[in-house]
Amino acid sequence: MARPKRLDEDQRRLWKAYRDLYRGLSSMLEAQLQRDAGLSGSEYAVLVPLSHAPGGVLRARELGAELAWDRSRLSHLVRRMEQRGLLAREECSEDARGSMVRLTDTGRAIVDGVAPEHSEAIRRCFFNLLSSDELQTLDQSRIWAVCVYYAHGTRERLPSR
Amino acid sequence: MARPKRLDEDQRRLWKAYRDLYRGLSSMLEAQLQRDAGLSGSEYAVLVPLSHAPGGVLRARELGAELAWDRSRLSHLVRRMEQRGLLAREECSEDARGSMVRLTDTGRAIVDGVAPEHSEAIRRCFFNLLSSDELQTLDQSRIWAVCVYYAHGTRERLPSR
DNA sequence: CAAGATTGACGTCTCAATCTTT
DNA sequence: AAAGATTGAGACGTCAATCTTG
Repeated sequence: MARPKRLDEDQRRLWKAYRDLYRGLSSMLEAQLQRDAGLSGSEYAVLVPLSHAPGGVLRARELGAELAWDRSRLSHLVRRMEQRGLLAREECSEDARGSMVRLTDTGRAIVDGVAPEHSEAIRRCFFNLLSSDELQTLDQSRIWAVCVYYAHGTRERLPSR
Repeated sequence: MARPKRLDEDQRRLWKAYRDLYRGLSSMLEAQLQRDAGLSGSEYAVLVPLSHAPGGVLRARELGAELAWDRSRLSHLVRRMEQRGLLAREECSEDARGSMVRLTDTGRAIVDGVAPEHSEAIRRCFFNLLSSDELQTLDQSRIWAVCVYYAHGTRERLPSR
C-alpha cells in the first residue's frame, strides 16, 4: 500500500510547532527558576517531591520512580545538590542497600520560595493560553493515555493502528 | 489579589502529562533513529534541512537559524558529523567570515533512507492518536502563536494577561 | 541471582572568550 | 564595533561496570 513517504505540509507545521512550544516553554521556565532561585529544572524536579514528602525524606528508589529517571542520573544530581547544601544523603534503616534523600532547611526554603512564582509562570504561559474548550478537548484526548507506552526504558512499542 | 499559590489537581495532572508525552515521544523517536540509521535526533535535525536545500548545501548561519540553535552547538555537532563523514565544511565564497555545510553522499543516503520510517513513526505515535476534531482544535489554538515569545535566547517575555 | 545504588567514561549542550572579517 | 564562527571549560545525562545487600 502506497504510504506517503513524508509528512504533509500541515503535519510538518504542527509537529514543528509542537516541539517549538515545548522547547520555548522549557527554556523560559528554566530561566525563571535560574533567575529566581538559582535552580535548574532538574533540581527543581527533585526538590518538589521531597517538599511534599512527610519529613522531607524519600527513598532514592521512590524519588527515582516518581521522576521516572535513570538511577545514575538521580545519583549524580543528588551528589551535586548535596555538595551545594540542598540535600543530605542518609542510610536506609529498612534496607541496607537503599539510601534516603533528605531535604535540608536551605533546600526547603529555596523550593518553597520559588514554587509560587514557578506555578504562576506555568499558568501564564500555558494554561491561560488555552481556552476552556481547548483544555477540555486536550484533557479528554487519548493521546495522553499513550504516554505509558513510551515510558522510560521502553523500546519502541507502538500502539497498533 | 489572592492568587493561588500552586497549580490545582487538574492542572498538575495535565502539565505532567504534557511533559511526559513529550519525553516519551522524544525517547521513542530517538531510539528509532538510532536503531535504523545510527543517528541522534540532533543529527537528524541537521541533516533534514540540508537534504532539502538545493545542492545539499547551506550556510551555517541559515542552518542555525532554521534550527534556532546556538552557534556553538551547531559548530560542535557539525565538526563531529564531519569526522563521521556525514557532512563537509567549506569556505563561504560570498562572505569570508561564514562557512558552508555540505551534505556528503553518505549523509544523503542515510537521511533519505531513514526519513520515511521516521515520518511513519511520527504519524503512528502522534497524528494517528489525535482525532480530526482534536487536530483541528489544536491547529487553531492560539497557544502555538505564542511560540515566538519563547524563541531562543529570549528572556522571560510573557504574554500580557 | 536480583535489586538498589554508586562510579567513571563518554557524548552532548551551554556559556564565555577568542579570532577573523565586515 | 558588529557579525559569523570556532574553541575550551564546565555541567549534565547515558551507558556499562561495579559493589553491596536481599
